[in-house]
Amino acid sequence: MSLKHALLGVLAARPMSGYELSQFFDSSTGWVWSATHSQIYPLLGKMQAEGIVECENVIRGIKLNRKIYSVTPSGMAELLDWVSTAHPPSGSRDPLLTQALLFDMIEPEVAALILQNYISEQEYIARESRSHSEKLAAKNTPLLRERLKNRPPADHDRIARLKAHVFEGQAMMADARVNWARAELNLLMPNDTNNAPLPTALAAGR
Amino acid sequence: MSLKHALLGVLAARPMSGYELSQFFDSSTGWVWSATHSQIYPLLGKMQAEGIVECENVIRGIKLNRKIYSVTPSGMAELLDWVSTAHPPSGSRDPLLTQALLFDMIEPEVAALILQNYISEQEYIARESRSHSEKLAAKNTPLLRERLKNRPPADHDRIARLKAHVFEGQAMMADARVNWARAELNLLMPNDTNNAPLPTALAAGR
DNA sequence: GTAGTCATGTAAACTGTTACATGATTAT
DNA sequence: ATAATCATGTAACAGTTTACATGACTAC
Repeated sequence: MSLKHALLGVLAARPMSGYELSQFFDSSTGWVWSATHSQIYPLLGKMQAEGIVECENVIRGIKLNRKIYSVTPSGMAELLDWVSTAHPPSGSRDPLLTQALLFDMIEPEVAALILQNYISEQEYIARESRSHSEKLAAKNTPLLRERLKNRPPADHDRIARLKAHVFEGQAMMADARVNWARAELNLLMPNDTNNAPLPTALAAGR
Repeated sequence: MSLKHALLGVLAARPMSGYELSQFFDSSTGWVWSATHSQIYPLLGKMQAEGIVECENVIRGIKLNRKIYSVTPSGMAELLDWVSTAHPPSGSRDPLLTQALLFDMIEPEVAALILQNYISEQEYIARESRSHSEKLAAKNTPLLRERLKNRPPADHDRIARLKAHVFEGQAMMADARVNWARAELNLLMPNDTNNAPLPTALAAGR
């Protein structure tokens, strides 16, 4: 169960409420794992019952109650064990490639619209991921600053570079999808010069 | 629900039993969508109840019964509608990137083993996908040959190129993951020349 | 005969999505 | 006052995995 370990991983940086955790995982930041609050709240309860997190109630204002969760020693052990283990690959499931496998059934113009929409989405993901990667490289995100407080200063650069590289990886995947989709557009509509850059040889010949 | 449409997509090439469909989706071929027989059999029943597939019993040997499913006109309409629609991106969930986000917590040697294992898996996927892509480009797979029987010969080349490009896309994604993982290895163990090729400038200087 | 493949299913457990539900606090 | 955000949950449904279960056919 990856969400459990993703939650532990964030809580290891600092104790947090379910609400705050939801914000990390609600795909806002271009996070590598997404989940909704309706998944997170019950799971935090289960994790508390398992003894891998503990919970402190903090009152805000007059009545509003926040539950601040933190990782227990046993939770830390579980997290380190998960991070140290090679997990078997899960079955691949790519909705767009599945759809593209049937693009020969429909009008190329319709397929082109779907691809252009997809390209926009992936370009957005690439931009967001790269932006977050740069912030991490500059040790300029709130969570990373918290994390580094418990680490020797000599390690800070290396840790920041490693975290940044994960989001660079997310950006690289989005780039790869964009490149594939552009090539697919060219295959679908070889004569439409507006869809994508021409092959260099052809463009040079003009 | 993508599996439903993936099944329709395969059945559109030719009528098939649940068993045969399972073989396509059991991740054997490096298929773009994976599913197990325990998912496929009940779903085929539901699809029949919906009227998007119909079923013919065929006896093999003396008793062994096969249920051969085929797409109904209403199923074909549903499939074309799905293929023609841009679907919203689903939340991203990358177990390895999530794990890599915490690699600074463990020994680099342990992380390196996990990455090397991952690289092997992705290289295997890339090889399989490329091999399947080449077979498709050569119109040399049983299913594609069936599919082309219902299509004008003038379109055969284009259809084959489109199908092949989807698997080339799958290979490109695997390549991107391998490239990322090699770079991650270099970040983790910058002095270990065995993990990955040296940057060209450095290698040339020897 | 016996091992491998063909062929079809069910059941339980787990994971994820969407909708419903409620109330407090803060800024305008 | 009222809208946005803070804060926590539940319920129903949809989708996936793993294990259980059965029996026929084929090649050795």
